[in-house]
Amino acid sequence: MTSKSLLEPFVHNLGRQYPLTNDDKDAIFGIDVETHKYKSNNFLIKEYRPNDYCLILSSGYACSIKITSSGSRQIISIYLPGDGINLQNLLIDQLDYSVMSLSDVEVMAIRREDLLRLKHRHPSVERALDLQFVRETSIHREWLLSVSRREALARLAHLLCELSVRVRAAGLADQYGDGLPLTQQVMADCVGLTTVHLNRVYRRLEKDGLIERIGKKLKLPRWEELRAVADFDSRYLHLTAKTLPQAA
Amino acid sequence: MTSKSLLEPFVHNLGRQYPLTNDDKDAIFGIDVETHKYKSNNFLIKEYRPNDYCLILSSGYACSIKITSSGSRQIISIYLPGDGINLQNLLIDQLDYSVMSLSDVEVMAIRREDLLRLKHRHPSVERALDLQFVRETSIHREWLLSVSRREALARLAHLLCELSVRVRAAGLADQYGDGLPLTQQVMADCVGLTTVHLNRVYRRLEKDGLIERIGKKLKLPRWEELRAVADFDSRYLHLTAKTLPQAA
DNA sequence: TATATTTCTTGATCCAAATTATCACGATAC
DNA sequence: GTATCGTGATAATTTGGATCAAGAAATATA
Repeated sequence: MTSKSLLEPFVHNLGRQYPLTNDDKDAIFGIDVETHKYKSNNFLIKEYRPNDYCLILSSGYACSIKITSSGSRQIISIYLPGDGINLQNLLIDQLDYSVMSLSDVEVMAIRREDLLRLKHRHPSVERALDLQFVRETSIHREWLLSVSRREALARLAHLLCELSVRVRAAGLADQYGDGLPLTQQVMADCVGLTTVHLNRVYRRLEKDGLIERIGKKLKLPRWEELRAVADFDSRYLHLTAKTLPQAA
Repeated sequence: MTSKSLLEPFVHNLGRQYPLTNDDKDAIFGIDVETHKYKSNNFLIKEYRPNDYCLILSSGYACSIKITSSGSRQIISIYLPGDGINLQNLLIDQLDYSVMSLSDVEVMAIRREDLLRLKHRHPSVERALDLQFVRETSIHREWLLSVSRREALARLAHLLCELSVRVRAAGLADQYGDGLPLTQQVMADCVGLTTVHLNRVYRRLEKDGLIERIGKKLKLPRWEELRAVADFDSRYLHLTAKTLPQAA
């Protein structure tokens, strides 16, 4: 795979956020990148380590995590192919979270200055990156509400709804067609449950016919019911954010 | 109070994030603003309503909230005087959360385009605003970890540590000198507990001598112990974020 | 000063979820 | 072909926190 095609998911992702001209795309494809591969379950970035690179996920899945001093883990974000996984490093030189692969992944590393320059010179790219950043923070808030105030079943259902919408929006697969590599451990760490309890509510959703599992593949055959259980309202994903005037 | 002095807390706040020149300050003071006052416990912004103004909190305290369909409330952020309370509106036209006053407040409303233009022309202002935005998202992540994986006592202690650091960093008071207007209901909605249970852990902290209450005033006489109970590590607040090169 | 309205405190009971432990299964690895 | 490890399933017990109910204290309003 050439580095150009590894940038494809990124360009595709940005293009969905905000229309890109051919000029924009050429600029992105012209950027200086390094490719890295990691096996599943490896650290890509460790918290509070100064870092001058922005990573773009080309293939596979990754997540960011935080850990208490007693070792409890919370997953903060899940990244799909095409997502920038540390856009915060555009603004400050270290992260308050770590990043791990959830599957075998390919990552493009871009120097901060290069990506900043690209943003600066291409307003559409800036706009698209900003929107992605906003979306990530918005998901933080929704997860906070979920973990804090929704019961276990709704929390899991909400996570599945969100991922389904994101995967479809990213054009990655029709309803988890390829299957997300999310173990129950990972899902538990997303929604703040133990694996044992997560397994219980997972099977409950299955028993109630709200989800169907075939291996890793997941189907959501009764979307409206699942949505109701989850108290899911996709507006927080800001998928239809409008064009805003740029500063003069 | 003139509008200039109402902008003082904002300028002071930005100046702490990143050095501002006199030119920067003049530009801020020259900006077009409207002043609004609200009584305690009123909505300043309602979620998903298109909005072209950025609000800067001049005096008093405010918070952002999200609510489940069943009416459970989660506080997402707490704003101190000088904070921008909807910086997200710089990037998109609606919020995924609502904003309420926690006390009587004074607010400066700035048109999005005006603030964008200010950012664009004054890199130090841009830098300071970006840093504040990053800090807010970083607090989201820490709260998510807290609510998800810390027990009630640690959660409350963590909140108190965080607010103490933020208040002191903002130069607002020495150790809550003036007292934050946080009812137990508000604290409970921050950390995802019921008021009943919050009251229990609150008194537990007091009984253990980790906090002292005199009316609304709060003292943290044994910071190191409280910090340990809270598992509090202030790095996530990015108070010492370094200067980064700007894009050419 | 009297009264009304929040806010805070406390107790009793109940439930959701954590903990702990064990078992089953399939995929690599040796 | 057996051992091992990752992953998932199931059950018993314990516990943290919620819910319900009601009284005390503090603040605001008249």
